[in-house]
Amino acid sequence: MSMLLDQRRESILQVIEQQGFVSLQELVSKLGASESTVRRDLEYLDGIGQIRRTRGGAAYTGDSITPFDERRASAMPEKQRIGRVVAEMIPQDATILLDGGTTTLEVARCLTGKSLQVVTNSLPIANLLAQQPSIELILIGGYLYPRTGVALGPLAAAALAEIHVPRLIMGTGGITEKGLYNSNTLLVECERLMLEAAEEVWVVADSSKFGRSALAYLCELSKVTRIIVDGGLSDHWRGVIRDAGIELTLADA
Amino acid sequence: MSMLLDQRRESILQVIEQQGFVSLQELVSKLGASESTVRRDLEYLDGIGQIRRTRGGAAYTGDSITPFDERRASAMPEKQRIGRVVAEMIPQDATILLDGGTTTLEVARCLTGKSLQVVTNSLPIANLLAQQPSIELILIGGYLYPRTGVALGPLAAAALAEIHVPRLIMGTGGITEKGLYNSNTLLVECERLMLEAAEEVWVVADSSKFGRSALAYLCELSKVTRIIVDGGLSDHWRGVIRDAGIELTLADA
DNA sequence: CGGAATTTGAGTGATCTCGATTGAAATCCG
DNA sequence: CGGATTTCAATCGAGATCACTCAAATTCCG
Repeated sequence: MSMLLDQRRESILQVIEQQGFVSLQELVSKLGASESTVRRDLEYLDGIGQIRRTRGGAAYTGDSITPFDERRASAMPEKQRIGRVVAEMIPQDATILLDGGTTTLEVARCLTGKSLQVVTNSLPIANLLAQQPSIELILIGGYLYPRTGVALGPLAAAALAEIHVPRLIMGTGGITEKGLYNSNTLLVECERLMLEAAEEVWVVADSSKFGRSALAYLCELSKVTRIIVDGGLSDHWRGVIRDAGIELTLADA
Repeated sequence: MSMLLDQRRESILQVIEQQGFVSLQELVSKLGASESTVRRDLEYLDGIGQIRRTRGGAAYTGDSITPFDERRASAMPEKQRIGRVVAEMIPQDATILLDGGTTTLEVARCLTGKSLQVVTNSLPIANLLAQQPSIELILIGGYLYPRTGVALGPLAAAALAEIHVPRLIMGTGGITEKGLYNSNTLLVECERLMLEAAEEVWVVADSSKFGRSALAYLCELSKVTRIIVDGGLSDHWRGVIRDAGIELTLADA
């Protein structure tokens, strides 16, 4: 029983869109198709200009969907590991509220294929998950903040007021003993409503965020249920987290 | 004994609407009809443009995000011309409500560079305009309907209820003397609210849409302020539009 | 009831997709 | 430079899918 033609090519496009480049072998194993078949698909997709073939694989051509590529560079491996770990901790058929941000975007990347209900106000995350048939996606609307692609403002607030979810997964601009910070007051207002809409709050952050504050104060540590962070976290901060009664999950290599 | 013709085809449409794709074998067993019969049905439904046949089955043909298929580019030049003409008719610093769909997407493509406030429930359109610094983008949230990438449902309804715009630009699945149609009841519900939120209603449609109806009825012609269509429109329909008191704009070469 | 039109199901050969194989071309590495 | 390795394009057979035809079944209508 083989995968359908269109479906397979759709998958290829999706992978290339996400990663920017795929090797031929990677596609072969990922799709379970033969090398010949993948070659034919790449040939076709190149023919209609959807991708650009290169020796050994294929590359993405055209407009970049994710507007903030530069910022993604910092702490990338850590964020990816965190993303994988968080995704594994989410049970099948759960409902999650996914905040915007680069780390939560990495979480979203690892959710592909799982059967979930995802609520988000982030355009990049919505793009990533919109094509996943197994994921039911609910978009929080609002004024689309240009730099980060998250929906904020009164419309977002109204939507969040009508929503209740068991789990919120959010990023942060900085964490100190006093609590969480983020870079933007409008964003923080929106995140406060997210906190109220959720029973559990999981914060994902690479270890460089600890000890740093940012422009806008969000909330105190007691609001947080669990923090997922890479193994580079110092003993001091591990202690702080434990003392605050927060569950700590380390995403090691 | 056997299922009625229309009833069976209706079932096929429903399944495709829900799943986005069905294999031929799946339909055979689900409908209890023979392969030949299902083939004939698919052939017919493809002929009237309700579905798109693919090898192994049939796929949803509603306005899709991915212009994956070249055949979908059938009315592409017309749509592009319509898009250009509409964009020229929108004054600087205006506020518009942009419905989802392939034709409205072409409109959005032509808005780049203009200084505007755009409200939309379409993910593809949001992607297109999110990067434009001159455009302030407000996103209507809701359940993100797969395949088409438009936000619908209660959240979208609530957001639309709080919005008022001078101009709505919407696409359509079909136009007859009785009014406008679209492919999906959930979509139509949402579009009704858009109609109420707007003072003027502009409908963009290539001429192939005229005389065709679709699954769900939207509204009568009197709701429409202006129709923008390519030059291929027959005299009969030009008369109908004029008689309905609708302004007609032709997008010629 | 009876005949015509329509709808249906099975069969048939043509067409398409896919995976394996082959030899050529490009790339790598010592 | 030369050999080994990887990647590529072309080809072929197997199996799936398709369009087409024809006869049986059903419905329609006088």
